[in-house]
Amino acid sequence: MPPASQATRSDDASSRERILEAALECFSERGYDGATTREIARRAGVNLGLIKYYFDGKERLWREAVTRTFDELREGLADALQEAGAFDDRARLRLLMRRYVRWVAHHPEFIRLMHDEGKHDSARMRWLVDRHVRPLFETTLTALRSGQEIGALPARIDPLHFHYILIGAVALVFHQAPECRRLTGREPSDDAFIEAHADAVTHLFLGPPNEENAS
Amino acid sequence: MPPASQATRSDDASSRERILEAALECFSERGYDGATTREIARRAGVNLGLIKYYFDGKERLWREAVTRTFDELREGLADALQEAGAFDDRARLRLLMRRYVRWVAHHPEFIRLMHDEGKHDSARMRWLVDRHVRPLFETTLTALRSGQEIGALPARIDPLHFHYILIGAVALVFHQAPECRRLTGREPSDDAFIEAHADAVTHLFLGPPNEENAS
DNA sequence: GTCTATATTATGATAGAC
DNA sequence: GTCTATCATAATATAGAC
Repeated sequence: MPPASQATRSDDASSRERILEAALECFSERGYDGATTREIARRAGVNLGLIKYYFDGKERLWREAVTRTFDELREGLADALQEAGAFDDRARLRLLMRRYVRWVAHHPEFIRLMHDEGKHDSARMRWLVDRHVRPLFETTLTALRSGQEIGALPARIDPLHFHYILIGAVALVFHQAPECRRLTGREPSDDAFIEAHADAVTHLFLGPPNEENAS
Repeated sequence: MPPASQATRSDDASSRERILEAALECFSERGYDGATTREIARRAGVNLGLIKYYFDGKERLWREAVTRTFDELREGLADALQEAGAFDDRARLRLLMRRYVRWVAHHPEFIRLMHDEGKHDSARMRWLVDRHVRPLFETTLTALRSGQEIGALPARIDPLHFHYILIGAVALVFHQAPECRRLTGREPSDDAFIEAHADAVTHLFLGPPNEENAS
């Protein structure tokens, strides 16, 4: 018999994990101000006091949840880079872009977190940019410059503008999924929708799919 | 002498106007939940009680502020349409797109309001979509289809995806202006920046600027 | 119309039992 | 580790004086 009365509950995931998941949900749905620690605790199925026990308070909980999502993005990016090889031709760039669309479509919380924080100046925004966004931004710039060098992307466009144009083009419809549902009746999380969006984005940025040999 | 003691204050704009302007600022900066009626009253330089007097409460104030911004967008759109003529050739489409970039750049609050509400289901979101977004959406679809018919835009792309791609591409950098400042040191509200963004967007969607005669 | 003052509720935080 | 109970604060809403 294992040591009795080890704790009251634990379910499958630990309480700490469950709080982090619930926090990510709430923060992305309602924004930092709109999210409440009570609702986070309720969704996690744990007591309010545990947030202080594990994370000290709302702010630190937010940071941990954000760090966790960026960890997932980096994992996804590493997978995609491994599959695509390098940025050395148009077909690989196309595949990379498609994988990026898929990742965003499956992680709308990530985009919502970013959009919520990026729109006003705050200590949280500065922490987010310095700690997590800048390294990824450098990676995107590198990829875009490579695309320009091999002639797959328009050379005249400043990579900075390109970066925001690309992210906006890829992410908005998934960020605004509830609006899109109401507006059009279409379901942005459907696989067919996601692939159609990837088709549209790659077509626009890299040309029609059978131009893989263009100069 | 005019009738004395007409009221306590009025300044230049009426209190009602000042509240509306302050509300738009606060709602777009912090989101509906994050904005407080106290801060709105403070910025408007009026008493908190006047919000109930003029607008009944936070929700109705939000609706009035939103309606006012959409009125401005419709005015801006009407101006642009008048200047551009119709969607009958690539050059006019290009001009229209450039004017749209400029309008968004000068009204980031509009985009922030939309992005804040579109990301989760709520009575406010449904009201916003049904009342204001759908009519504009139909206009965009018409413009995009026209562009496709005259061969200025890729024919294979579903206009629904095109719509979100275009708006995302145009708006994100202005929505995330504080993030962009921190990340790159560039100032998205500068005219040079705005024009560079318009160049990038029109180039990407309509091709290089001197292709006005392509089929 | 505009203000002061207050009622009511919800939130983040915390103390302390088990 | 997890819970109950409570505090302090801040927000919306509202009553009523001028």
